[in-house]
Amino acid sequence: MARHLITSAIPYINGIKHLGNLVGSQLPADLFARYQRGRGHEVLFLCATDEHGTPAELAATKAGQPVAEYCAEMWQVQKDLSDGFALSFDHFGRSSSAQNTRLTQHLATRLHAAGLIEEVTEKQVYSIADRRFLPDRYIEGTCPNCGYERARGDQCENCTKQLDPTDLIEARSAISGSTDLEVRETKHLYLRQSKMRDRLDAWIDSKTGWPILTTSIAKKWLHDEGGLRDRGITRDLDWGIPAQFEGAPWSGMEGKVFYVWFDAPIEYIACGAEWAEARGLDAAAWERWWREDKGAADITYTQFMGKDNVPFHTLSFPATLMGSGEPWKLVDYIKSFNYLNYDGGQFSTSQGRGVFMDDALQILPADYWRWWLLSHAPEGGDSEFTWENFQMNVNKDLADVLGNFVSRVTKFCRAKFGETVPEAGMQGPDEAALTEALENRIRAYEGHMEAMEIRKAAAALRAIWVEGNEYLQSAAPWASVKEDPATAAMQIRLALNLIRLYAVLSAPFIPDAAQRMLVALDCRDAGWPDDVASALRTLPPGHAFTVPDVLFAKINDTAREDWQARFSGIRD
RNA sequence: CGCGGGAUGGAGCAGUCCGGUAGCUCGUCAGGCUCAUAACCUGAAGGUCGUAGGUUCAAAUCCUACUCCCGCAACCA
Repeated sequence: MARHLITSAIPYINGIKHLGNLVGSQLPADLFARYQRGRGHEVLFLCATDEHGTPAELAATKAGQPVAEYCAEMWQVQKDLSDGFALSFDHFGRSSSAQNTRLTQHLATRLHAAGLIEEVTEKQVYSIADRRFLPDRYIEGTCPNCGYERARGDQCENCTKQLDPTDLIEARSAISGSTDLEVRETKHLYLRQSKMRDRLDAWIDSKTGWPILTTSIAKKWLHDEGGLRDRGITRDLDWGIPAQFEGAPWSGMEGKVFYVWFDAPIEYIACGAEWAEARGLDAAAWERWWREDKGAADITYTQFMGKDNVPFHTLSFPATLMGSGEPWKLVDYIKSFNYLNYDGGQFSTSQGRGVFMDDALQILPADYWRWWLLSHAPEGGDSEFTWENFQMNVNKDLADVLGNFVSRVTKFCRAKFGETVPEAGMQGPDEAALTEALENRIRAYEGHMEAMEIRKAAAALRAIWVEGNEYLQSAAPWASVKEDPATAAMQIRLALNLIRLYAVLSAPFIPDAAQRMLVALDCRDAGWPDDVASALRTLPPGHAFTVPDVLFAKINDTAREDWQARFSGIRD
C-alpha cells in the first residue's frame, strides 16, 4: 500500500471563492485524494485557510470586526462550502493556528542559524491616515508614463509600465484615498534565496515529469535578470505570526510579523499537526507524513495549485525547508492549473464577477459542478465556462448517459423480475467481450488518474459509462425477455453490477451520486475493480435493491437563461 | 527585441517530444431501437491543423519570420 500526502493551495480568507479558484486547486486535489483512497492507498489530504496579510485586515475593517473574529467566521464559511462541494480533506486547518505559529518561528530560527536570513533596512510608503505601511498595490496615482489616473504603485494597468510607488504623481492610499503619505525606513528580515539558487535549480532539474507550466515558471524565476532574488519575510502588520525566534524575541523585530507568503505554505505541515492534535494523536502521527527521518521517506507528496502560486511552491517553500537543514518531506509532484474564464472574461473575486461557491450550491448539487469543472479543468491553457456549454455537457454526460443508464436498468428489472437481482442464465461471448473492453478502459482510466490527466480521465470514465448503453443496445433484454427469460436475467444481472462498478469508478468525480447508487443497490462493497470479471459478480443473484430517484435532473433552458441573467452582472 | 502558455471542422479539446492516411466529446443531419430522464445505439456531413516561407519522398508535428489571444513580470496572495 502506497502512502499519498496531498495538499491543495490554501484559499485566502477574505471572502468566498469562485469556481475558478475551486477548479484550480481544491477540486482536482480532492479528485486525486478520493481516487487514491479508492485504490486502497493511505492518504493524508490537507487544506487550510490562508489568513494573514493586509487584505485580511482590510476586509475585517470593512466588516466592522476584529480581524481574528472575522477570520474565524470566514473560516467556518469556507469550511461549510468545502463540505458542500464534498471536498474530503482529512483536516481543514488555519494558517493562524498555534501549530503554525510554532513551526514558522522554528523554521525561521533554523534558517537564521544557517545564515540564510539577513536584516535589511528598506524604504516603504507609510500612510499616516491609515496608520499602516502600504503595499505597492495599495498606492494609486497618476501614471508618469501615460497619464492614467488610477495606476498602481507596482504597475500601470493602462500602459503596463512597471512603476515604483514614488514614481506616481499625486500618490494616494487606495484604502482611504489619503494623500498624506510619507516614505519611512523600516527593517525587515529577508530570506536569502539567492544563496540556494543552485540547489533549487538542481532540484527542479531532477523533476523530469513535471508539467511544462510548472517548470517553466520556476526556471524563469531562477534565471531571469540575475537569478533568484532574496525576499522579505516580515511585514509591519498587527495580524500575523510574531517575527520571533522559537521561544525568544528577535531583537529589532518587535511589533512585526512574518509575511504571509512565508507562513502560508508552512501551514501545509502545521495542518498535519492540527490534524493529529484534533484526533488526540501524538506528534509521531503527523511526523511520519512530513519528516523523512521519522517515517516519511516512502511518501509520495503531490501539490495542487493555480499557476499564480507556482513560484512559492517551486522555490520559496522548498528554500525554506531545505535551508532549515532538517529532513522535511519535499514535494514530489506539482500539478498546476491555468485559469478558468467566465463567459468571455475573467472570474474575479475583487470585482465579484462569475459564479461563486455559495451561489453554485444554491442552484445545483455539487456533483454537477464537480463533473463539469473537472472534465473541463484548465490543464493545457486557460479554459472557459459558458452556461450553454455547462448545460449541454452536464445534461448529456450525467443525465443522459449515466443517470439514464441507472434508470433504464433498475426500472426494467423491477418491471420484469422485481427489485431483486435475477438468478438465471449463463454469460456468453458478448459478455466476455464487454468485460474485456471494460478491463481496457478501466486500465486507461487508472493511467490517466495516476498521471493526473484530469480531462482525459473524465473522458475515459465517460467512455466506460457508454459501454453500458452499447451493451444494453446489443443485448436487448427487452427482446430476449420474451423468448429467453434466462438470458434476459443474466443480462440484467450484469447491468445491475455495472451500476455498482460505475459507482465505484465515478466516486472521485461525483461522490454524492456514487453514494446514492450504492445505497440504491444496498451495496457496501466499494472495492476497486482490479479484476473486472469478478467485480461484475459482486451483487449476487437474489440480492435486493431499490430503484433510485432520478440521479441527475436535466437543466432546462428556462433555468439556464435565468442563471445566465442572474450571474451576468457583478455581485457585491 | 522581458518571460511563459495557447491558436486544429459550429463549440470545447487530443494528437506536436520520437514527421507517414487528421482523432474525441458536444452540436447538426439521417437511420435504428422502444427498457429508460423525448433518453439510448448506429451512420453521415463538416477541417488546405493562426499566417508566410523553408527542410523532407512525406509536415498539425522539425526550422525561420510574423499575427492574434491569455497569464506572469517578484510589495495581491
